[in-house]
Amino acid sequence: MSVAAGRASPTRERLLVAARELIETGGYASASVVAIAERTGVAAATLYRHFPSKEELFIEVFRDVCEGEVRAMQAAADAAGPGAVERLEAVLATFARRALRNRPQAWALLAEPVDPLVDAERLAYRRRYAEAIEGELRAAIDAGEIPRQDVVFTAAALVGGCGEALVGPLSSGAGGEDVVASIRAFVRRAIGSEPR
Amino acid sequence: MSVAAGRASPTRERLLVAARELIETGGYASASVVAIAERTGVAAATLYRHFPSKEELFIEVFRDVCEGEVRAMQAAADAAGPGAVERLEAVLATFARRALRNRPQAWALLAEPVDPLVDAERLAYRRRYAEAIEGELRAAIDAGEIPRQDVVFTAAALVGGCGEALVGPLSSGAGGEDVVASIRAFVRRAIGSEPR
DNA sequence: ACCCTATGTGAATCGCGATTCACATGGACA
DNA sequence: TGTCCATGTGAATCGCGATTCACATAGGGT
Repeated sequence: MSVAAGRASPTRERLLVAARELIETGGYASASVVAIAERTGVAAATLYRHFPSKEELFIEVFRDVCEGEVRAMQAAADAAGPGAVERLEAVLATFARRALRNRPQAWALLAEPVDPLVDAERLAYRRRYAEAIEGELRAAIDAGEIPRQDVVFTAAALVGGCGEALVGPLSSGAGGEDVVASIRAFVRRAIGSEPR
Repeated sequence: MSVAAGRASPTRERLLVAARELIETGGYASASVVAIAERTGVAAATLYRHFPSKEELFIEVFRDVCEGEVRAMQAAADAAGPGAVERLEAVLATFARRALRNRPQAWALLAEPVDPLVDAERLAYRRRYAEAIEGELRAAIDAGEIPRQDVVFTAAALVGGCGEALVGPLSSGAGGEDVVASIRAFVRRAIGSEPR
C-alpha cells in the first residue's frame, strides 16, 4: 500500500530534486513535506507513495549530494601535482571552493540542525571524508614529506577546522581565492609540511 | 502575571540547576519542560513563573556554562609559561581537558542540534572564543614567535578543528593525556610555531 | 468488459511538547 | 481582619508539521 517503490519513477525523482533545491536555498528548515510536494507539483500525501518518511527522503538527498562532493574532491586529488602534500592541499582547497560557491548547501551539509537520522548520515559523511584525508596523510608520512603524527586526529581536526572556518566567520565576509589561499596555508602548516 | 522575576529566587535557581544537569546528562533533547520541572520538584507551569519561555531558560544555562569554560581557559592562559605559544597551547589544552572530562556537556555546547535562539548563543560563544585566540595569535606574531598569517582564519580553524577532534572520532576512543598531547602538537604546527 | 495495481489527492488525524488557564495558598502589611 | 501579591499547580489547550485515510483514475493484462 505504500513504501517499496521499486526505485525509479519520474515523480520520485522530481521529489528528490525539489527537496534538494529547497535545502540548497533555505536549509532543511524550509523543506517541509508540504513545501517539497508543492514545488514538485503534487499533493503532500504523494510523497508517501515514494518514501516511507520524510527522513528517508532527506537521507537520500544527503547521500546524493555528499557523493558528488566526495567525487569532486577525489578528482581534485588525482588531478593534483605529484607530491602527497600537493594532493592534500588540493582536496581541502576543492572542499573550500565548493563550499564557498554554495554556502547554504555547505551549511546544510556541515552544520545545520537536523533530525537525528540525517544527523547520523552527516557524521558518516564527515567520517568518510576524514578517512580519505587520513589516507593522504599516511602517504605523505611514508613519503617523508611530513613528520610522523596521529593521523586520525589530524584528519578530524582538518575537517573540523576547514568546516568551521568556512561556515563560521567567513559566512559573512567575502569568499574568494584569498580564503582558499588561507586554507592551503593552514593545511600546509597543520600537517607539518616544511615551510616553502 | 508572569515573566519579570526580579532575578533571584530559590526555585528559579533550582530550575537552572536541574536543566543544566539534564543537559549535561542527556543533552538538550532530554531536557523537556516536564523533565526539568520534575527534577526540580515543581509543576511544569511553575517554570513559566520564572522564565518567559524554555528557550530563555536554556540560553541562561548556556551562558552560565560557557562563562565557566571561558574563565577556566583564561586562567589557564595566565598560569601558563612566558611564551605566547605556551599560552595558546595551554588554552586549547584546557579546552580539550574539560571537554574530555565532560563529554556530554561538550557535545551539547559544541554540536548538539538545538533551537535557533540557543544556536545563536552558541555561535556567539564560538565567536568569542575565537576572538580570544585571535588575541593570543596577534601577540605571538608581534613577539615574532610565529609567522604572519590570517589570524581570524587560523583562530576559527583552531576552534573548529579542536572541537571536531573532540566530539568526533574521539567520542568513542579513550580520552587521556595523549589526546591533549595531540592537540598541543596540532596547535603548535597549525600556528606555524618553529618545531621543538 | 472486468479486475487489479500503481499512482495521486484533499481532508482529516496524530503526536507531542510548549504554553496558558483558572484556581489555590500563604505570608506581608494596613 | 481583610486585601494583595508572589508563587505554585493540575488540567486543558495550542501549534504545527508529519502521517494516514478513503476515495479517485488510468492503464494493462486476461
